[in-house]
Amino acid sequence: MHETKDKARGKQNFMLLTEFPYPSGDLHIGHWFSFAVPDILARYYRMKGKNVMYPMGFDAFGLPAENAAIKRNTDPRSWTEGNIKFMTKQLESMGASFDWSRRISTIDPEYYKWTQWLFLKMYEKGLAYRGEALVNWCPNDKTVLANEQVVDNCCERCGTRIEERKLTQWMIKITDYADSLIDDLEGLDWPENTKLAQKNWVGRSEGTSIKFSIFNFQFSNNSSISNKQKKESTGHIEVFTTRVDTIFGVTYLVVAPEHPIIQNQQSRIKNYEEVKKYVEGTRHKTELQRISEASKEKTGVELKGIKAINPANGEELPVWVADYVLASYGTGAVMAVPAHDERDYEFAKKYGLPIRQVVCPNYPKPICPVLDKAYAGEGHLVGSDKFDGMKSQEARDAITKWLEEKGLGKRKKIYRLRDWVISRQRYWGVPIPVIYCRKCGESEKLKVKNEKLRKNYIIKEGVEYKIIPVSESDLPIKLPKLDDFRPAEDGRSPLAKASKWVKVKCPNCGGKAERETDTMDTFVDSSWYYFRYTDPRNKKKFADPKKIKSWLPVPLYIGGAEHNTMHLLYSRFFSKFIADIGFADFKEPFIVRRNHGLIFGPDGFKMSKSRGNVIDPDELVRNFGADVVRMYLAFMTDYLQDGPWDPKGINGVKRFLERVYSLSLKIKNQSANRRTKIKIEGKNSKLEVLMHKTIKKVGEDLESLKFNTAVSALMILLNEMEKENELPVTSYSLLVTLLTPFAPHMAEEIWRSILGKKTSIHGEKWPKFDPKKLSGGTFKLIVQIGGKMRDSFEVEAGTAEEEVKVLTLKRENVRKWIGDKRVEKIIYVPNRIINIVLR
RNA sequence: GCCGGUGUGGCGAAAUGGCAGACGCACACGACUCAAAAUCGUGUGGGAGAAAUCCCGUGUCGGUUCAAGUCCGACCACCGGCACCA
Repeated sequence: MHETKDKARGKQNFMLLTEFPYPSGDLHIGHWFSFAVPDILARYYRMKGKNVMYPMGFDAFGLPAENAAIKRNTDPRSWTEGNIKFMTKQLESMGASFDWSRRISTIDPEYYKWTQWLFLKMYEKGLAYRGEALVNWCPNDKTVLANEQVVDNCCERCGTRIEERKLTQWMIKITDYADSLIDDLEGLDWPENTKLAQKNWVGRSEGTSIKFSIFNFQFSNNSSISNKQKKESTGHIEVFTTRVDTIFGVTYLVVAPEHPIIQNQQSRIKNYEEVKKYVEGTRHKTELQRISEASKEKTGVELKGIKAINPANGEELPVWVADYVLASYGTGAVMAVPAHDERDYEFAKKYGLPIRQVVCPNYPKPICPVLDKAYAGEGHLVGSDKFDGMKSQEARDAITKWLEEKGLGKRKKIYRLRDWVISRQRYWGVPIPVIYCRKCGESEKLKVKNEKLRKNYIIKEGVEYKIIPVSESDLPIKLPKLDDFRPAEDGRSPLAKASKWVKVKCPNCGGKAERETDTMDTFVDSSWYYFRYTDPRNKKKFADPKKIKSWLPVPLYIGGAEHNTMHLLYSRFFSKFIADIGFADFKEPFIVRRNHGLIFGPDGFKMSKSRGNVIDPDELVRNFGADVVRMYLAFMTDYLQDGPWDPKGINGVKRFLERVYSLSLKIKNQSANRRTKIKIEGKNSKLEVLMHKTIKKVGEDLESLKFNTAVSALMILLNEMEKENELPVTSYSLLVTLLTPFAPHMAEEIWRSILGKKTSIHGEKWPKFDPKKLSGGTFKLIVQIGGKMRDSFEVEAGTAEEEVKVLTLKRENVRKWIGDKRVEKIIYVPNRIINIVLR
C-alpha cells in the first residue's frame, strides 16, 4: 500500500524525511521515537490527500563495522548486512508506512557508484583537491585514528598519547560556499538554535587585514621612522582584526609558532635558539592540548632584533611568538591591543608589555575610567589622532578606508569553517575513485608549468604521479574483499595491502598505475541520500532531474539535534553543489526542519547499557503490540522535547485502545452498513460539537507535531462517547478513522471485523469538520471581578455585549461581590470572559 | 566566557495575554469477586472550614495590564552547543 508513485493525479507530492539509521544491529526505543511517531504524520497527510513518500534506508559504512568484524572474526560487510536484515524486520514491526521499494543502502555499489560520481564532479569543478591536513597518529600502533578512537588525547586501544601528523588528504572546498551557507539560512523554517549553530560553525567575521612592515632592529634609534629605514624593511606581517578601531592601542604583534616569519627572518632573530626551542616545545602538542594548556597560562618569546611598524602611527612594535595565536585561523598573526582584548591583556601583564587605552566607554566625560582589566566593548576613540571622538563603528569604517588609501589595509571576511577533509585511512567506506599514474606524471613533468594545472599531480616518495580521475563508465569502483582490514602500519589505508586491487593499467598511457587507497568520510554518503530516494533504481543518473524537481526540496525533515552542525551543513553544501551542476533548481534542500527530543531512561538519565536503563522495544511490542507502543511514544511527551520513559505510563494508552474496542458494544443496530459514510449524527448535541472540535484539533496538532495533545483529544472524545448508552455506527466509525494514523493495525481490524468493511481504512479520507458546528448554541461565560474568577453561567452564542453585561450584573453572586462598591469599568471578551473592575 | 533551551502537582505533562494543572500515570476510597488481578465509579496542588466557600500557588525579585505560567527588566538553577576565532 505504501509504494509511492512519482505522480498521483490531483495529489501533491510530499516527502516526509527522517534521518536514515546506522545499522548498529539492534533497534532501540529512540529509533521508534524517530520513525514510528513521524509515521503518524505520514499516514495523516496521506489521508488528507497528499502523495506521501515515507522513505527508509541505511547509512551503513563506518568504523563500528570494522571493530565488530575484528571482534567477531567476520568481515564488515556480512556483519553490516546481517544487521540490516535484522533491523529491517524490527522496523517492519512498527507498522510504519515506509516505502520499502525505495529502500537505499550506502554500502550498495548501486548507491555508492553515485557517491563516487558526485566526488568526480567535484574534482572536475576544482572542489575536490589534495591538501595537507592533520590526522591523529598513534605512535605505538603506528596507525591513523579516527576522532572517535581518541579518548582524552590517547589511543582508545593502547592508551598511548596520540600525536598529530600532517598527511596529504583529499579535501572538499566547502569554504567556497561559506557565504551562502550563512546567507541562505534566512527564510528557512528551522529551529533558531540549529540555524545559529550553522552560522557559528561557518563563523564569518568581518574586519580588516593590515600589513605591518618589519625591519631590523639596528636601523631604528627612535620611534619615528625615516625614509631610509623604511626602504630597508625586510618584509611584512599581515594580521586580521575585527577591531581596527583599536589600532592606535597596538603595543606589540604576536605570531603563531608555525608562522613563516620565523623561518624567513631566522638570520635576523637574535635569540633564534630560544625561539626555536619554544616553537619546538609547542610542536609536539596537539592543537587540543595547546588550547587547554595555553588557556590556563599564556606563554611566549619575543623575536629579538625584529620590530614592526604600526601603519597607523608609525610606531615601532616588538614582535612575539606565542601559542595563544592559532596558525589555522586568520593570518596566524594578530595585532595585540592589551587594553581592549582579554587575552592580550593577560599576556601583556605577564611580560610587562605596555597597555594603552584607545576606546573610552563613557566618552562625553573627559576622563576615562582606569582599566583594571581589558575593555572589549564599544565606545568612543581617544588617543587615536584624527579619529578621536568617533564611535567604534564609525572609526572601523573610517580607519579601514584610510588604510586602504595608503595601501596598507583591506576590508576582509574570514571564516572559522575549514575545508572538509574526506579522506579516511579506513577500509569500510567508499573508495575514492582516482588513480595515480607514474608514467604520465614523469612524461608530462616538464610540459606542465602552469601552476594551476600542477594541482593534478602529486609527488610520492620523490616521484611525480599524475592524478587521473576514474572515468564515469568505470564506476562503481567496488570495495574489494579483504582478510585484514586493520590500518597499515605506515599510516596508509588497509586497502593499500590489497595489491591486486591497487595495481591498475593507466587508461591514458597504458602504463602501471595505482589506485587511491583512502576511503571517504561517511558524511559524504549521507549528504545526498534524499536525492536518491526520488529515483532509487536509476542506473544512468544519480537521480533524474525531473523526479528531483517533483519531490525536492524536502518539505519536512525530522531528526535529532545531534546533527545540528555537520550532517545538515554537509547536506546543504551538497545540494547547493548539485544545483550548481544543473541537477536541481533550489538552494536549500530542507524547507522545514524539526529536531525531536531524546527518550531518557526511567531514571531520567540518557539510556545506556552500562546504566542498565535501556528500554527494549521488541519486548514492548510483544507485551503491548506495536499500536500501543507507537501511540504511547506520541503521547508521553512533547515530541520536540526530551522526556523520560515511564514504564507504567504506557498502561494508559493500552487501556485507551482497549476501551475503543469495547466501545463497539454500544453501536446502535449492530448491522453496520459497509457503505456507511462517515458523518456526524445528532442535532448540535454536545457530542456532535465535540466530534467536530476533535477533527479540527487532531489535524491541527498533527500538523504542528503536537502528537501528545492530539492523542489527548482522542481520549477526551472516547471519554464522552462512553457516557452515551448507544452510539450511532457513524460516530464510532469517526473515532476509528481519527485513530487510524496512530494505531493503524487496530483501526484496520475494527474497520473490517466489527464494521464489516471490505476495503482498507488506510484508503479512507481524513474527515472534515464543519466550522459552524464547532460550538453549541451556548458558551460558558467566566465572570471575573477585579481579575479573579467569581462566577460563571451559560450564555447564548451571539448575545450582544450590552445584554451580556446586563445579564451578568443581575447575577446574585456578582451583586454580592460588588456590594456597595462602584463599578469602574467592564471588560468583555466575546464568548469567553467578562471582567468587572471595581473602584 | 559567549550563544541557545528549559524551570508548572507525587510523576509525564496541558494552557491564541482571559477559569492554571486538560489528558494520562500513580495513589486513596467504593462497586464487582470467596479473594486478588483486571474492569467500572468517585476523589486527588497546598492551607482553613462540617459545608457553602475563602486564602495561597507556575524557579526568585520587580514591572506593564482590567487580567501574566504567558509580555518587559534583573537574578538563580539545570541541560545543550561553541570556545585563546583576533
